[in-house]
Amino acid sequence: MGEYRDITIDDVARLAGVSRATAGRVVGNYGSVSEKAKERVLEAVKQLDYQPNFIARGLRSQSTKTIAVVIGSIRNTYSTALVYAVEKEAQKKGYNVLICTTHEDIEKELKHLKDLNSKKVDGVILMSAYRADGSMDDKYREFYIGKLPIVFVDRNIPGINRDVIQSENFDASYKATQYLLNMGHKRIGIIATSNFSTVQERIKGYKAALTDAKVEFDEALIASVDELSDKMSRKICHKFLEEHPDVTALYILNNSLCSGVLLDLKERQMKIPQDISLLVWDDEEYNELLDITTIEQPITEIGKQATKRLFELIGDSEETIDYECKKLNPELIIRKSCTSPNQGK
Amino acid sequence: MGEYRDITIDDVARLAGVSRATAGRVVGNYGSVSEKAKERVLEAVKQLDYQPNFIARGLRSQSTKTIAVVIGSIRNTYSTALVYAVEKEAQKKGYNVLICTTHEDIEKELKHLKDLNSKKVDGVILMSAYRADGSMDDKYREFYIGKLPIVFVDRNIPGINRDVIQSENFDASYKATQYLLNMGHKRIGIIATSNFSTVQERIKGYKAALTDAKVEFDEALIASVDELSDKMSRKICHKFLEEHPDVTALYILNNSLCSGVLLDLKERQMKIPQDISLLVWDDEEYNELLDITTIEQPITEIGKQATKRLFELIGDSEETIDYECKKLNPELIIRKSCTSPNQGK
DNA sequence: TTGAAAGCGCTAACAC
DNA sequence: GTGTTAGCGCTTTCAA
Repeated sequence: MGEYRDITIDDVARLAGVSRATAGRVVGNYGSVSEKAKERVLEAVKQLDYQPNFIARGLRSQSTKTIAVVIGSIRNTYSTALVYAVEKEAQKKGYNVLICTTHEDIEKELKHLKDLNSKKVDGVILMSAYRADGSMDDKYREFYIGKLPIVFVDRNIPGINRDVIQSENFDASYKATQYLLNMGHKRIGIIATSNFSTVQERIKGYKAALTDAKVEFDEALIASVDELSDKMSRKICHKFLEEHPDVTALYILNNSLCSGVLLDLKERQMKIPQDISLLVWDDEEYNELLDITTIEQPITEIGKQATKRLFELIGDSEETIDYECKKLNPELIIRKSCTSPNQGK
Repeated sequence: MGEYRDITIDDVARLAGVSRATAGRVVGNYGSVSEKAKERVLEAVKQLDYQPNFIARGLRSQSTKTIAVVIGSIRNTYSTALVYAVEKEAQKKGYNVLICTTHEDIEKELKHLKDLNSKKVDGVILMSAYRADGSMDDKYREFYIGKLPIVFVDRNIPGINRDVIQSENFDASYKATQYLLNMGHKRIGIIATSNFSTVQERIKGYKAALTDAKVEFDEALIASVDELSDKMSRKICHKFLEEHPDVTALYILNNSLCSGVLLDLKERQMKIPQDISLLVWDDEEYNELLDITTIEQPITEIGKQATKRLFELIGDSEETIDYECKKLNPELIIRKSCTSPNQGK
């Protein structure tokens, strides 16, 4: 291949017999140029197969036409649907999307944010790894409230006044619990993940429904799984069911935990819903196959709206835009994994 | 927030009382500086909370510390596992990863490649949308053989001499078919996707196994689904089974097609494996739950090796590295979805 | 070891 | 409508 130099706008200008500025105006599609000049530049571009250098452009115009999505993991349907929606919107605007995973580690998240600041992405969609019980150094807060446009998705951080788009977790959880209570369940076990804001809201909704139905709330019926793996959720579920054989329904707050639970139920040959009822957050492909009742979050819509909002923030140079917290309603998809607790007896 | 200017290396240099060059050397960790100067610069960095501007750095050093993954879709476990592996390796090296989806449209792929050239990513992991029967304009070939380091993954393009890391599709398909043949199946239906190189190889393996077992190959037993959706695969499967009721086993070449097939089988109340045997490429979570026998590709390993290879290409400025085509072996995971065809009668 | 100066490729400001 | 010039923030010669 030999020595090689990229074609630059200067080459184009020279060939077209115009100034670099005019060539730039044509290629970058700004300012105004005469038809004739435009034609000649375009011809030169074609002939040289000129590809504009976006880094140089970015350095000058302070925009990289790139946004980032920061998520815990990419290996679950929920995040994947989010990324899908974000990328789709981004593509419409000619933006690319950078993907950053935190493994739900807030330190990694901060490192990413710092990095993204340096890389000068134009904005960030953030599904934060922040946990409600986690202590966050005050000096870190600056990462969340800096100049870089950020839209929070799914989870929020209390005290950080920025845009949030998420599900209406409390209501949906209230209704789901009510659905179970109305069937006659009184001992409803929760399999939860770490203490994200969403999980808190869902547990609040569960509690409220219990209280309103005058069913006693039992702290012990909440099992937490810190690691989102099949192995872990299976183990926790196993232990939980050993300790609480009187539980008649399982309410799983995150689909990543579901297959582990199903594996344990399969092992102990418990049939759904005859032996135990099941209700799960988020919809996976296999939920339909297995007839599992789920709460489906409008994650694609959340991603879409978040990205649109992000572009508003990016476009507007004024810092005066008010932030807002938007809540979209999940849908309870009733299938066949829940029945009244006596049914099986 | 008022007027605002980013802190630059000049600010750091000024505060530290050294030249911009020296400050740069400390921050960028190159060249040599005295301990004393280093300390003072670091102190200044801390005090000003200086964040280096990667675009400026990139413009100068011709490296963005970013690689891209180009895939058909992000909404399936296979691609997701690939992205996971790539991002993991990239993170180790301090690289970020850009994600580009093509929706299996070769035009979009080329557009992405062009874009990535402009964005000056350091390299690309490419799961190409190229179809064996697709005509590709010769002028497009340049995108695949340019200066930009590319490692092909899963699928390859004949005639493009670049690195490829993929599964040993032929062998694995041969063995899987043999497994079915040994059980006594003679009418094995294939549900395939578009004509990617992988699909071709798998069909070749299937044919070879048939031939070796002296079972007649019937072209009509290959159903192709062009769109990777539940709806579509369900529809195609439905039609296929109507037309070929004598089929005793279904061999599905892509997991994205599986749930559609399962949905159709469920509708017609066909039990697996009593009424029909099932063997599927790629492993999904629900395959274990549903006891479906699958061919598991080492996609995480493929992603890992591809990324490592990509970094070799990036690191080496010589253009002399030989390309290679590496094939990793999938594993046949035998569960309970296949049985001999008479079993059910 | 350090500094001065050049320049990566582009766009924005200003003149004409 | 067009060209000239400056400069985005950094790294990389080159000389000292």
